[in-house]
Amino acid sequence: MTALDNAALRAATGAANGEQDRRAEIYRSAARIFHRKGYHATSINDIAAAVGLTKAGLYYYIKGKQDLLFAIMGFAMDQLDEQVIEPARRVEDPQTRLETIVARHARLITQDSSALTILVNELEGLLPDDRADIIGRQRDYVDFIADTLAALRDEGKVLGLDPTVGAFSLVGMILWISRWYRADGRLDGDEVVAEVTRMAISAVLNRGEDSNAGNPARTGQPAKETRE
Amino acid sequence: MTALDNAALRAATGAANGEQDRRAEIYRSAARIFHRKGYHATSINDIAAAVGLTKAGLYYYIKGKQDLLFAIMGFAMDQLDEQVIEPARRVEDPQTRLETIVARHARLITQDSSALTILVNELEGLLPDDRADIIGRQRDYVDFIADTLAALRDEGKVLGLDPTVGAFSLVGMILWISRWYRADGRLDGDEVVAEVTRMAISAVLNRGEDSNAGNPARTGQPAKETRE
DNA sequence: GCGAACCTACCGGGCGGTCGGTAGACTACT
DNA sequence: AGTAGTCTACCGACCGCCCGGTAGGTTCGC
Repeated sequence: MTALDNAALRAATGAANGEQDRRAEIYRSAARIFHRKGYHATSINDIAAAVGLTKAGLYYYIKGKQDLLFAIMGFAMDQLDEQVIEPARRVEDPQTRLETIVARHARLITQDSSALTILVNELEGLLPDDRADIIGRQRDYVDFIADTLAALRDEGKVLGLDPTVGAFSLVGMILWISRWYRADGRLDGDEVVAEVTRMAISAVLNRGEDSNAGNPARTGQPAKETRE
Repeated sequence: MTALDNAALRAATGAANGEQDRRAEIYRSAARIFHRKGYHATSINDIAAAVGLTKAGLYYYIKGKQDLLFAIMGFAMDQLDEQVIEPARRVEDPQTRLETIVARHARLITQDSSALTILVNELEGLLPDDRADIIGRQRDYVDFIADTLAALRDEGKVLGLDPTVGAFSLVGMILWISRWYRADGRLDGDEVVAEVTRMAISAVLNRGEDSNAGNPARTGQPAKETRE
């Protein structure tokens, strides 16, 4: 049965070529299971079974449980770098940059939250050196957002908000998506991304600013003092 | 040494009375350790040692590891009910109610995040029935926030925001505090609570509203169109 | 016949949990 | 006052299980 699954799996992936595909599949499976059950609650056997191998067979591909976790987290950070940070870094205007960050990060999570979520939930499963590495990269990301908020403040678009608190709060909002969003749920992924992005922007911007530049419609109500 | 620690501990607690104090201390210690290392990475021995008992001694007070977790989560939900939901339920005005919710929840986390954080991070450690219980109570809380957002929408203070997405996003922002806030850090707990509350309100409100009703000071700049 | 890709069988160890005890405080009876 | 019984609050030793990891094959395509 195991052998059959294995063969079926190979056929399904297209019978292409060997080692790299298999290894990638292992990482993907492991990420999914770590995400669902948590790192410590997941056994090497769980992962091996999920990819149609025995434990010993799995060890042909991986060095150990902790290396596997570190590899997944590294992959997730790479994803964040490539799909969020780098594209955003090329955006000059701070507000547009912030929108880019939030939207791209949120989209990444609605598409496949496994690795990204493990990245924040399983840090204590790493060896100290590996943990330091990941935490450093995470801090860089938060600093990048904080710097963007500081730039917005310098433009007068943000008043009286500590950039660090702002950055963390936005990150919290985004990361939390993976806890409640279901691809098969009531809401479409793109809608969720749009909603969250709009909330994030208006959370940090001064009143009286248009939060969604370049977006037609939705100019419903001009800034107006109607209080009491 | 264990016996000494034990005795010292008793003396320190005031040599008051027995079982309830001890049990409370156990829950508190366990919550702290679960929070720091995670439920699955924490052994019964860890907890026993932390309270100056052997494993067998600890089992005099608890029924098992999962019951301990459930008890802690139940306590955390009770805290949330008593300190956040009930007080907020007595507030009629939706905006003030929302401010109450966010501020009180955030304050709870800056004061002692252990139990509250376990509540959201260790759900998969529970037995199915217990998990259903806790998840139900959590859903009630999110619904409560969503209803408040819906009420704000009916007042015209919120436009085009899905109450559910809004509620989840705010919760994410609040819960995330426990990941970055340190009591001994640069920022004062009250400042953080105030900042996050302000962000939360302006995240959901239309521009042109004053986000901190009844709060003197901090009226630095009236809503004004200064764009470009 | 040789290496890549696996397997079976096993290891030491730590886990959650239990069992049978027991020191000592506190009654209860004589 | 003495002592027998009882109960609370623990402890040392142990159990079975499963964990991460490994040693030493075996199969199979080239």
